[in-house]
Amino acid sequence: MDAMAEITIQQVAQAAGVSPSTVSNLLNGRAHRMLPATRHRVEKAIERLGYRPNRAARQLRTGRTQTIGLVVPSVGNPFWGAFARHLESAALAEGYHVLLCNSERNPERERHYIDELWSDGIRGVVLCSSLPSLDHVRPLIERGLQLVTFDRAAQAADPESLVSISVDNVVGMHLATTHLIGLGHRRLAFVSGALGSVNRKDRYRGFVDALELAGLPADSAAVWSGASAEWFGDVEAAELGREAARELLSGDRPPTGIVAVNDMCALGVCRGIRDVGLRVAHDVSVVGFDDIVLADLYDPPLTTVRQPSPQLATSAFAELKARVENPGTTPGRSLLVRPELVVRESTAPPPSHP
Amino acid sequence: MDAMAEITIQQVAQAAGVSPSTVSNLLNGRAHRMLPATRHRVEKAIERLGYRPNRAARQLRTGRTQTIGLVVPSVGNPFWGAFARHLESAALAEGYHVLLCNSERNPERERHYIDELWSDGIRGVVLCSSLPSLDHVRPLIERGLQLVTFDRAAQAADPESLVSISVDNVVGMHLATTHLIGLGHRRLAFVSGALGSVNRKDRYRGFVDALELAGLPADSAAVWSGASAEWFGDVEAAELGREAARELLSGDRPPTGIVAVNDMCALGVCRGIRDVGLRVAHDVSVVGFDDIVLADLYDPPLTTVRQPSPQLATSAFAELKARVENPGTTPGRSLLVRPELVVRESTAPPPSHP
DNA sequence: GTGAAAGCGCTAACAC
DNA sequence: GTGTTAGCGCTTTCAC
Repeated sequence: MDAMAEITIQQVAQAAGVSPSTVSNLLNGRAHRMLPATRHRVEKAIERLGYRPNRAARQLRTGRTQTIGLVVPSVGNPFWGAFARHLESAALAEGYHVLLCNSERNPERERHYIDELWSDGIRGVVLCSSLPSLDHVRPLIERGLQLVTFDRAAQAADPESLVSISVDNVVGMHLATTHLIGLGHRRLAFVSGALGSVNRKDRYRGFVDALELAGLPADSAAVWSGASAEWFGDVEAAELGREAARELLSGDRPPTGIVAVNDMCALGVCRGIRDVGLRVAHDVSVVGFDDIVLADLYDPPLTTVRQPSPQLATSAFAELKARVENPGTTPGRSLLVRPELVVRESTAPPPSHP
Repeated sequence: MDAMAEITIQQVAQAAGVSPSTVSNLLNGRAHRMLPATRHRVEKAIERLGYRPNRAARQLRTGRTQTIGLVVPSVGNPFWGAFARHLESAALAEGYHVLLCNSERNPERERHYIDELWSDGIRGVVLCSSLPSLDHVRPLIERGLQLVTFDRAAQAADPESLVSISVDNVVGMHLATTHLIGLGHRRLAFVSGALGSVNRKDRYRGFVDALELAGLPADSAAVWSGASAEWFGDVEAAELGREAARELLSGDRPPTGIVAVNDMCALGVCRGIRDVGLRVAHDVSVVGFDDIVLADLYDPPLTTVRQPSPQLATSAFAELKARVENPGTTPGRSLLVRPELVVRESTAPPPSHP
């Protein structure tokens, strides 16, 4: 069963007794230019032959493609999985396709992806990078690459055409931390992978700000940030949280409240808490970030900061599409959505002193 | 900042003082045909100009593309997210890209995707469909589309060139059910979305087989399979499980053991169990399927049937690549991996009678 | 209202 | 060893 030769626009034209241009006109929304009868003949021929236009040829000719790139840390992390899903749905609705790239938070891999996407003729990508610097993509941006960064607040040194869409990570973590403080916690810990990314730094800042605002000495809080490794995969976040909790809770002055950089990490923390024979909420409170589907399913249901990922994904696609289809017309901008704290049952007042 | 004109192979050739063919030869692993000096000049020119070959042109010319399609129910489900991640990694390692499609278990959407992928010139796709019939893609398979189905055991009526890769769902659920029975459970329930897919049917069969083998009347078991809806999204699985648990446990003769069609569903079931004031394991045991990362993180850690998704994804890609690069050479085949039961803490003997 | 023709950037014979 | 050349399938002026 060998690959058969493809049907071309030529063959359709011939079958319909018209020229290729006429078929092309029909295909490209210029049906009004022809007689209804002609149009009908062509439609029939297309149908009969099962003709599908060759996109490579079209792209070569027009320089346009209906594909965008999506670079996420890892779709293995349910948060990114959900984001990818919603982005792809938004794209599908407008006839776009999405090429998936998992950077695993590896800057080199990210760079490589962007290059490859460019070679593919892709001129729009949603980058969930959160690398502090975008210098590695600047050359391509200057050549016309449209970039929407997600979950990475705009930085002063960013290319000016850049669009940033993100939840306000500082505010989010502020909310989370303040919630814990309000509950009476005084010994807090912040658990994260390496603080190399913009978003992690922002979340950390929200944590520290809240501490200061409450008059708590900054050094009253433990910070556990993934020890040695340069960068951490998003799937390993849970393992990291688990390890962090075990370590923090067996030290002296163990925290009564733990703020985790994201939900996967928080779930790992919860697991670690049980590992050392303690109970979440009852003994130590945990707050996450993202509000993945599993946060609500967990036992106890996780208190967390919600990222409205369907809306965020929809906005990201809309921005990107507008720019790809109409390059150089709108300046860069930044959308910072205020996140919402979802209080569930992983947080409670600290245990009273014995 | 307008899109600049792209650098072409012509310009590189000119800059290096050679012909385009020489550049092309270098690009396509035929460097040995030229003098080291020539080669060096060309490499320099490529570097200096920042030349990236235009893939659309290459694809148009050769008819080949280094992109494969991936159709999953939804990357929002952590199992599919992890699978997608591993497949993409395997692809990347061989210089392939992957186009992501979320079918949401909607047959029409799936059909549409396959058509689009074909138009994109993609000749290999990993289909995680589990629709009983593949008739909707048969025309394309006959034209040369290479298909690897995942998580869908081969069916008699399948196109003969088809490759199927799957865990043995019947055996898997048999293992899970037998485990529950061995623990002493006699009133079991099976919770699933609509049983429309091959994989769900297989899992159900494993459940029933185990029941029969143990001499338990089939009608001693409750089956809860997503009531009305035609098809269920994979993200809604959790919600469905939750609802199922609530309903099953408030009926008369509530089950003491629940077998869920997958982990997301199982996690929902656990949540539902708590909703009605019961405790997982202590009051009702739960087994899942997939072994997503969260299964181990959950409280209690979920007993489940493991799908080795990294290996499965790697095999799927390898099979597909071999066929795409060498079509029509190997006949269809079917790989059925025996899954493993991972006993954790969501299962325990049934509560003794009051 | 319809068609002829040029060419997008690349590869692969085939000359030299 | 290197260059010349002929398209891959499509869109889009520009004639008619």
